[in-house]
Amino acid sequence: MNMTGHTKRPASIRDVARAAGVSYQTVSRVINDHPSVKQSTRERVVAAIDELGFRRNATALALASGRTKSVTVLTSNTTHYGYASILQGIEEAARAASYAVGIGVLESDEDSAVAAEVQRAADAGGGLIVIAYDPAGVRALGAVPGDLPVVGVVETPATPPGGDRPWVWTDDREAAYQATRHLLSLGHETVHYAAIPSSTRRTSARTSGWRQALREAGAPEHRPVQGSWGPAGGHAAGRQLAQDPSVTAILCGNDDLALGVLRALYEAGRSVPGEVSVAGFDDAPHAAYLTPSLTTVRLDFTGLGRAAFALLHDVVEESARIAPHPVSVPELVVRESSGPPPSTDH
Amino acid sequence: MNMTGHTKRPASIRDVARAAGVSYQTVSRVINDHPSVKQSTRERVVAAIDELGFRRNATALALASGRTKSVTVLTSNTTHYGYASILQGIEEAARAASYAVGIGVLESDEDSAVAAEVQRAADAGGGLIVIAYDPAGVRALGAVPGDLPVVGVVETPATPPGGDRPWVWTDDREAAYQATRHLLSLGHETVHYAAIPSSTRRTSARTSGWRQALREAGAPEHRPVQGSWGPAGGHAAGRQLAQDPSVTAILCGNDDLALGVLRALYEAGRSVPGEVSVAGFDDAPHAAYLTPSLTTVRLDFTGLGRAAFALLHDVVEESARIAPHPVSVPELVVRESSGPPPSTDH
DNA sequence: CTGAAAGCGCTTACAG
DNA sequence: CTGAAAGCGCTTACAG
Repeated sequence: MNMTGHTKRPASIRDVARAAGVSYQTVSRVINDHPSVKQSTRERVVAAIDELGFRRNATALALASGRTKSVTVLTSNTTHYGYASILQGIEEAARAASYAVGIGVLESDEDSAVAAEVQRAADAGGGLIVIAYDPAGVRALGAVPGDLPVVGVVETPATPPGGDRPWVWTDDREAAYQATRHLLSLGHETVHYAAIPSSTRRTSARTSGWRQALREAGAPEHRPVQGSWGPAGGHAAGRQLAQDPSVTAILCGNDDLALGVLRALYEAGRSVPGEVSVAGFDDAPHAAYLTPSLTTVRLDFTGLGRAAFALLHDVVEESARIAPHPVSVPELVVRESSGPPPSTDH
Repeated sequence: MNMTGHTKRPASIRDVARAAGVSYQTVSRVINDHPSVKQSTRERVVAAIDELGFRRNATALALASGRTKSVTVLTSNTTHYGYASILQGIEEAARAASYAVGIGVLESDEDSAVAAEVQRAADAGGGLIVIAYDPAGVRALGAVPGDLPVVGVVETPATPPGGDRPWVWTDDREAAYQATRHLLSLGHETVHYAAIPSSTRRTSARTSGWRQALREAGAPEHRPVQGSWGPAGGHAAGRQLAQDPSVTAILCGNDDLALGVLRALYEAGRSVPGEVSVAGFDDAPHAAYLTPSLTTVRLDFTGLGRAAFALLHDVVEESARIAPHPVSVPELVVRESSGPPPSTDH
């Protein structure tokens, strides 16, 4: 506050320059760690910066340099465990690198709505990370102008892209494969699948990992039951599956879905794992505390988010090489919800 | 792309001016809906804008005008249901108003770390919304410089602040009061409380609503059992409570905590609601699908987020009056997890 | 109703 | 090693 009671304007590099007795270009050099500044000059400038509480204006930096030190995350959801954890990982890595993080929600997968959101994100001026686990995300990724720095968080690609492609993913296919083999190894004749919505019309990575395990074991293949992302969708899928007495093992697209499936099985009077085994996906915080506790595959979403940011950072800083940032492999966690099938000799 | 293969620079107002045969100031008037522009001129400018695909540079707008049309949300968490839903509500409202939304996570409640995060958020240049449900959030809210537009999302204040204070809240105290009365009305002698971490050293709103109901009923008051935000914390609290045979009713600080409590009760061999009744808080998506399904109090977090943004919008646009934006009242949802206490006459 | 000037707070060459 | 000039893409008074 000054004498007139007006809020004081933040100090600019000119204010610092005046206080330090140098030109403002020299101040610019100091805050940019430019080497050619005499030590004594640098010290005077730094002292002035501290005294005035100077902070470089991010907006002016962006306008003058074209660089922005910000990333905006485009996603169709912020509340589901996987999405929220990825966002958390991105924010963590961005914060460490002094990047600002913005967020844009894709509320619809309609082309015009998606295009508008991509525009909004582009207007922010920095890099983009788009979570492309669903149709809206996939379209958004496709709609990003070619000259914008962007990395996609995608499902396991059908054909592994080269290391130079700005994509990251956890190995969902492998995860589904592992979970299905676990169930099969318990003696189940086959494994049914309650799916999360797919990112495209094509088969999702989780679906294809499940299929592959079935095929290798020569187990009968049934169509996946379509669910949504949440417990309600799992409940609906579970009711459907519960009606079929031949169903003894169910793989669920995520742990929330599994929670709904468990409930539907309970309502239908089918015990878990006595009559039906259930496995989830993600190892969300609640998985270990359900009754029965949930067998699932642990996926490192926050690590995935950090990797996505690291890759984007490589892209915008134009690092010599854009290295793929490895993400930890899925890990099967066996708990109470899976066991051998009921014996048929009665 | 132009002939040299370089990415084309986005059109500026000067490009538009040239194409329309006017000065760039006139273009500025058109994009700002300034009234004094001849209709025919306006039409020519609009045509040029469309043709060139012009979008106003947000960075330049911010630097030149000082206004920013952005809000950054400061929160200690992005994955828990309540926090994530508030964020979703804010984003939704901000998108509708063409505001960009940024996010900053408070990873520690240490003063220096909090101050650094507030600085980062302030550097973004727009308004601030801070979710002050925990110590880190409360400190962040307190550390925001007085000249920055900010609104706090807080617990029910002990003394209702005036309508001019930039705060929003759901009535957690009332919600806890309702849930406790419900349990008491079922015949329980008293209700124990598994608490979420408090925002301050003082008693939280949820705790005081619970206390008030107990007091009015003349029920014995026990100390709340401290939990964390998630299922693991609920499990620990539940184990403690399960050891005491006199415990017949437990109110939990949120539905995730309740999930852990349910598990602990199961492990201890105490049936719900036969021997112990459990009530949660929030009505998260999984509450209806647990077994037993969870009695809880529904809170409108996305509505709260929307209200927070609306209020911030009033503040930055300097609306004539800063009206409190009402949030829907808590609603008790009775499900399977609550019932009468076991009869003692055996 | 429309144009010319100055400036927002920085950076990027260009001089010395 | 340091300073003076021009410019990033807009807005805000100020003229006419």
